[in-house]
Amino acid sequence: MKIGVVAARTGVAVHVLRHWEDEGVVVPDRTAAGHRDYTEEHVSRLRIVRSCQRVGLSLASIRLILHRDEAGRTEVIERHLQHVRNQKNELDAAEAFLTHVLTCRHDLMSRCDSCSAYAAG
Amino acid sequence: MKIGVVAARTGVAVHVLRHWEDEGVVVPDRTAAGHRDYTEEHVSRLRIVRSCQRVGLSLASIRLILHRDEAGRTEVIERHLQHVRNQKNELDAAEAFLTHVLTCRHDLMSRCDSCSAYAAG
DNA sequence: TCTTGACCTCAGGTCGACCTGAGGTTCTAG
DNA sequence: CTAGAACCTCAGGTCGACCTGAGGTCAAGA
Repeated sequence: MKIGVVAARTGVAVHVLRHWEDEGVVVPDRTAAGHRDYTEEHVSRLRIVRSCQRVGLSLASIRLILHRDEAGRTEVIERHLQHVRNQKNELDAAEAFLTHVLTCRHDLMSRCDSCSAYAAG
Repeated sequence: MKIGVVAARTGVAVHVLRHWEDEGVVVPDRTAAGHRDYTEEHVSRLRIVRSCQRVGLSLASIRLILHRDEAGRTEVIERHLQHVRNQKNELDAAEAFLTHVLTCRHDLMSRCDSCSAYAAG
C-alpha cells in the first residue's frame, strides 16, 4: 500500500508518516523503486501510535512499546501505566475545577474554597 | 514575596516563573526597585497552573482560565472540559492496552484481538 | 564599605513533533 | 510516449515550553 493511500485511510499526513519512519516508530517496507510499502500490520500500528499520542506518549516511548525487543521496554511501559493511572485522578480534579471556574464569582482564588482545593493539588 | 522564595515554595524554577509572567499567565507585582513581588494569591495561581499543565493545558489556555475578563473564556473552558472527559475514556483504553502489551505474545498486532481493538479505538 | 548572593533584562539555544519547499525520480492515464 | 500526479531525499523553518548565559543592578551581612 502506498504512502498516499495510507495517509488517506489513517488521516495521518504523508510528511508525518515519513517523520514517524525517521523516528523508527512505524517503518514500512520499500518497493524496488524505493517507494514506501505499507501492510495492514503497519496500518494497525499507525492507529495505535495515534491512540498512544492522545494520552501523551512521546514517539520514543511509542516506538519502545511497539518493538518487543527493545531494552528497558517493560520498565517504560510500567512507568507509563503508572502515569496513566495518576492521570485519571488529575483529570477528575481538573474536571471539577474547570466546571467550578465557569461560574466562580470570587475575585481571589485564594479566598475560594473550591479553587484553593484545586491549588492544593 | 521574592521570586526565589516562591520558587522554593512551589517547586517552579525561577526562570520558569519569569517565563510564565512573559506569557501573562501569572504576573506578579513589582517592588520600587523592579523586583518581582508575589502574594499568596499568586502562589495559589501558580499551583493551579501546574495542575492544569498536568492535564495537558497550554499556557495560553491556562491564562484564559485564570483571567475572567478574557474574551472567549467560556468557550475555551467548555472545550477543555469536553477534552478532559474524552481523555478519561482514552486513558481507560490506553491502560488496558499497556497492560495487555506487557504480556502479549503475538508477533503481529493485526492478528491480536486486544491490540486490534485498541488500534480500532 | 565591601562582598556576595539574589535579582533584573535580553538574546540565543534546545527539544519534540511536526511542516514546508527545493530539486529530482517514478508511476499511470490518455 | 508524454504530462501530471505521486513519490523520493534533504535542508531548513515553526511552535510551545522551557533553559542558559552574558552583563548589569540591588540588598543584606561582616
